[in-house]
Amino acid sequence: MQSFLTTKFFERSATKVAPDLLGKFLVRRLRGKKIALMITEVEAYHGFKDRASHASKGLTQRNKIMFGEAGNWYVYFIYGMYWMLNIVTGDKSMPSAVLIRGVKEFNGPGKLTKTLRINKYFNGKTANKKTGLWIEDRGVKIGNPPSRKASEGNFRFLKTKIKKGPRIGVDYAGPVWSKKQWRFYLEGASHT
DNA sequence: AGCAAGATCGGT
DNA sequence: CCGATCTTGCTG
Repeated sequence: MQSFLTTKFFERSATKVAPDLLGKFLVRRLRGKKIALMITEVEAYHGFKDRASHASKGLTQRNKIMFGEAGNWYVYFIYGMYWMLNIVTGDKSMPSAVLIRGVKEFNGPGKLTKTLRINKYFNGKTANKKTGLWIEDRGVKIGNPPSRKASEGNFRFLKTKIKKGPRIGVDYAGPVWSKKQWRFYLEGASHT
């Protein structure tokens, strides 16, 4: 049982979408094969006032995707070497996105895109099967099963916790914004 | 046109 | 901690 995450899932605040992405699967079609990796670490970049976010500079050529449709990929190049993979969230009045930082197999947003061959091609494209890169709910839930009879479904419970902390590499944003607890990760899966 | 900075990473 | 490496956006 698996379901593909559609626009509706992403049309919410980045700070709500971000923790909900933990336990979901990033799926990439590569050379005819599907690679599915469970998301374990994310960060929310929320609104034009967030000084850690590209959107705080106002609309520019690079960040315009953040001002667009939820459920699109926002992919940008950084440090001369790495591609960062984000999914756009919220409605258009609130430019925002969630950075996918880590999956179960390994941590680090730059390693993720390198491994899955994700680059500029995906920027502005919708996360779906046609694009070759999308997100699925495969029935994983975080935490303990509620009770034997309540857990009727095809759910698999991951006995771990969602933790949060400050976002990585955004000291330039100043004390207020760099300290926002907008990084979410599964316990034991932190990059740092 | 020039320049400084950057949502990183791996090696000292 | 430091260098690699290059696009972006700001300044002039």
